[in-house]
Amino acid sequence: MTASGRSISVPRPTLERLPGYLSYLKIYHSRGMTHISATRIAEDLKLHHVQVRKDLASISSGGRPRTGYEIAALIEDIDSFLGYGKVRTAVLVGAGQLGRTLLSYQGFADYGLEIIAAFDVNEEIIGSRIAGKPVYSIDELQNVCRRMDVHIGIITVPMTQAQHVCDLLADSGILAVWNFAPVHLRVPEHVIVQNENMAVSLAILSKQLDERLTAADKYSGNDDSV
Amino acid sequence: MTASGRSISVPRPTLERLPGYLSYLKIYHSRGMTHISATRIAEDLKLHHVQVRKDLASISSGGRPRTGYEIAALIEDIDSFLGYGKVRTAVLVGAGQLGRTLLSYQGFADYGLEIIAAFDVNEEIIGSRIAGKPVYSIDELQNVCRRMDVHIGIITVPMTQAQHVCDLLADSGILAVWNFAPVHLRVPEHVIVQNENMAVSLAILSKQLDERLTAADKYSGNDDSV
DNA sequence: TAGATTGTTAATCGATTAACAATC
DNA sequence: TAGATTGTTAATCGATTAACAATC
Repeated sequence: MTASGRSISVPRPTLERLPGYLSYLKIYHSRGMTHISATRIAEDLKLHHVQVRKDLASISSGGRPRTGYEIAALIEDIDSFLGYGKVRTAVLVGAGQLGRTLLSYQGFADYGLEIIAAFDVNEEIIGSRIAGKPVYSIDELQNVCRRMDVHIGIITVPMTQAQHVCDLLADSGILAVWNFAPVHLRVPEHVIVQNENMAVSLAILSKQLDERLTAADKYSGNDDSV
Repeated sequence: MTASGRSISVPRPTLERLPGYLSYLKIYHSRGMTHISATRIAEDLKLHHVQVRKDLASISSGGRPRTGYEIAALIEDIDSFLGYGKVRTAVLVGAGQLGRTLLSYQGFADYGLEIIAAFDVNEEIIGSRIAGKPVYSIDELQNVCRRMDVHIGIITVPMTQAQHVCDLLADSGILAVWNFAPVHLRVPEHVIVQNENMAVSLAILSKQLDERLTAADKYSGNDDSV
């Protein structure tokens, strides 16, 4: 409804929360609910209600006192803002286990990402298809990227080859790299890198778990209360 | 050297940057470099040099004027702080394509994560092994988790079943859920959820790419400079 | 020594939260 | 109407950055 086309700029934290709202709202939408309050969302998502209102206000036209926000409109607005509607083509380099998994993943369609081809050095799979997508020799990378005007490159090669592949992608006119290899990539100025960083997730999870466990130890360890 | 055992608390943003430092430092370490300056790190990682010093100071014993930080010590300290050294056991639910990929992924060992078993409903794979790990019926979940005292559960089932599986995990004494399904999970107070959120990564990547592309349009569109 | 570098204290910036007014 | 709810303005909080002192 609102928030289409021209990219309104939102704070980074807001941008990171938007996909969360979206998946949350979709659940209630699928259950037939039509409206929801910021208070309710905040409670469920463990956020502050004012924060929820600000986030939603930045990309949507707002709710109404007493009735709250219209779920369908919110979904529409977030989806459109995040650009999940328009298709973006991407190439994937490294058709190993992880690469094959991403090639087969149906869910990307919901986010507007379409992987049009994979590249590898393994002669045995070059020329074949994975999940319907052609696997080419890495030597074809530049060719294909330029011809198809692809801007996104996905790296799913072993860490030792990630930098080299990244350089090849940059040379092929790729502007955004989605990196699944657990290494830091050095890129030219104009190239964006997004690391899909399981190490970060795991670190956060572990640290929080540690805190919980040591806190729990305090209770069970020496129970001098009561 | 420092920063082992007792969990020093660092700001969330710092925690999120630490894995980045680690992978960056490992590259130079493997090339035989022994020391590095915060200035250099900051430049390469596109951070502020004071920020780098603060981050490193929070988990390490510090560097020396003129010579900088000792790379090996930093690696050791970050590794130890993030708890990548000690082994944490986990179970995985959903041995589909993504589940199998995670089961086969060797890299988790570097982060101290050991997936000890997988669970599924598919009779055809129950009783088999994937990457050496046993696949059990989902009915065995509670049994195994309690017997092995497992605290981490990884969810790789389709989104429609994620909440149900999450409930089962919570009932099995799991304290931390690593969720790969693109849905919001509702959990009891004491359970931590970490979403591995490709939607968030993709949203950030897309938005940044959009900005670059529209900025570039401005130049190429009407080139009235020069 | 001079200068590269670390480390610290204070200023700034941006996001979150609190307080309150507006609306259905 | 009363009260649930949105929306806005101001206060707070926390992280980043700037300025400067300390050190090898």
